Amino acid sequence: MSSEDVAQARERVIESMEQSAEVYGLSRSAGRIYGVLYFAEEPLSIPTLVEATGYAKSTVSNVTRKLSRLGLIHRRSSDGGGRRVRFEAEREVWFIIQDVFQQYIDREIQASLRTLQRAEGQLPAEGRSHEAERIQDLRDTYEDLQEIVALTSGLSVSELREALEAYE
Amino acid sequence: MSSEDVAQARERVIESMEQSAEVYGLSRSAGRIYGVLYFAEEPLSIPTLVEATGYAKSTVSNVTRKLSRLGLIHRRSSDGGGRRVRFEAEREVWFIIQDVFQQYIDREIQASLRTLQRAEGQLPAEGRSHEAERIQDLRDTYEDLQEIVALTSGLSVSELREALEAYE
DNA sequence: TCGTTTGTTCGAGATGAACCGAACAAAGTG
DNA sequence: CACTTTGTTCGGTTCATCTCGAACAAACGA
Repeated sequence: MSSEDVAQARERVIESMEQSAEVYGLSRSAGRIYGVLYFAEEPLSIPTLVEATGYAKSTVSNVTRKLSRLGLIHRRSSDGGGRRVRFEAEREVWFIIQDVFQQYIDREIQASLRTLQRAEGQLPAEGRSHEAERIQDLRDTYEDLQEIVALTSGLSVSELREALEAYE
Repeated sequence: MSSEDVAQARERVIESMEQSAEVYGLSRSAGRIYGVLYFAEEPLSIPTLVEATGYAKSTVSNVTRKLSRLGLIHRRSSDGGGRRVRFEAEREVWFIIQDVFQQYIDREIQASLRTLQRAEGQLPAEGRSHEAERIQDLRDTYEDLQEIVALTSGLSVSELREALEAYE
């Protein structure tokens, strides 16, 4: 039966997404729910997801909210006129990665930069201690990183690849 | 006292590293131990780190091993002739990020690609199901990602910034 | 050789996250 | 107005991780 093959292939990919979710700091349930939505042909409601994944209703509710906030899935409310909330996967994986970068890494970079600048302001100006040099090294790198994130945030995956290949 | 200011600034930066460590999937102790080593003027032994951080010897032992494996710090054994193991921080933060990419993200990409290729091989050739298209979309993106990681792995942070700024 | 220092490994306690089931609120349907 | 369906929130359980202290192994020094 080829439909069984299709189902098995689909299941394997979803299992791989469960694994990937852990690497990206998400739960396994988040990976599975995203996977089911990724292959779905239409937006799915929470009861449908409960049946498709086997997770409890509360788990699906919490995970879908988290995934929505991160931009991995989208709420399609007031679709068929019902009050049912339906979810659709963002299938452009590159967008997801960019968003995660924006929301995790960039926030982290900015918080670190703030701390570093405050620390530098506290240091005596003349002494030029080796701590001051170390802190300035950190700040330089983080500013480069911030700039790189900003530069890549507007590029598609093929544009980024092109930019890197052109530089040789 | 300006030396107190220096110590306080150093402490703030180390606290920021504790925070960052959590974002990168490491423990707070890992952030602090790396921070102490980052500001140290010479490689430090485990007892010294115990005194400087307040963590137990076993914790320092486990964390230094993990940080060494990840490439964030380096073992400097047989340095002064003694059998003391001494650790030195890798201060090029960009190297660290590249290593993390190499060891975490790239491995993850390759594992996913393997799964996707196996899943594609299992699908019936004629049917051209919508699952097949979805899986192929995923594979295309992951191959682009793999290529991007490969292209950036040899570049310094300023080269990467230059490459992106040149593409406009 | 015996004691000391250094580093690793083991088991235990504490902390936090994931997940579940139940209770609850809101809105549609008879 | 009941009744059902949907979605959120809350408390509890389970499980992994962090950290500690103690026991142990290896090597150095007196």
